Amino acid sequence: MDAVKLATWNVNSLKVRLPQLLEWLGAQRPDFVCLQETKLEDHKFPVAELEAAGYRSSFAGQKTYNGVAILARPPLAEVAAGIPGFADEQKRVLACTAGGLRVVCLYAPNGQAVGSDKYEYKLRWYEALRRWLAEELARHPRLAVLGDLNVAPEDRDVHDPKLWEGQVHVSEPERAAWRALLALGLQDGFRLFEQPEKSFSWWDYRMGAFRRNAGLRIDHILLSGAAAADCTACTIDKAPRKLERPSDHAPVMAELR
DNA sequence: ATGGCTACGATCCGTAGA
Repeated sequence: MDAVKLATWNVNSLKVRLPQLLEWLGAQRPDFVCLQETKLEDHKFPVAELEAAGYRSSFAGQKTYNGVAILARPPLAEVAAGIPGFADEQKRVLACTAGGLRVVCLYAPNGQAVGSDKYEYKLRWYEALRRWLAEELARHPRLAVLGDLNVAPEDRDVHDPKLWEGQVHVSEPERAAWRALLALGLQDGFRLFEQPEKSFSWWDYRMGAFRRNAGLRIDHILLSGAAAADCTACTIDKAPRKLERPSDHAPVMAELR
């Protein structure tokens, strides 16, 4: 099979970011793109604009919050939204099969604050995710899980571990939930390769965080063993974060041979 | 430094993100 380029990008409103996305698709020409925080109801999804750019779309959206989508050059099959058996109004999960690859797009709950209701929801969501991904792995040996997982797995994924210690995104239960995904046999695509120190995928809009590189690595590409064996690169593209009116997240990309 | 951005849907402020 030809090389396949995968990407994930939390666009923080597809309506606002569509021009940047189209520009970026033209420059990077990925084969699959998982989007998060589209914040668009399905009838407002820009199907025609993306089709003109060469992409088929599948999406599960809602007004104001959340919303996920998968863009793909090859035809999409077996499209499914949500985690089976986990009732959830929030549109955070979408899966499809295309080009010989099973692709899962995730927007994990933020968690707000350790101990809050939203934090408990985040941990329950992760437990349901783990159960489901175990089944997906059994069904699809060539599996890629991409998205905004809202967990910085290790201290090196945090600009200031001391400042963040115990906080949401780095708390031990969240990191344990991340490790439980790895224990299924998924691998952190980014760590398959040597990477620059202080590599992050999200920077707060406030306090000049991007300029100071005060970020977190919370957007991830997880690969099954078969997919990881074929992975030749995994990088974070900081260029879109430098644009005017950017998303607070940068895209993460991987290449499979 | 508990935020001093940004997007949204509601009105000129509250909620949420991370």
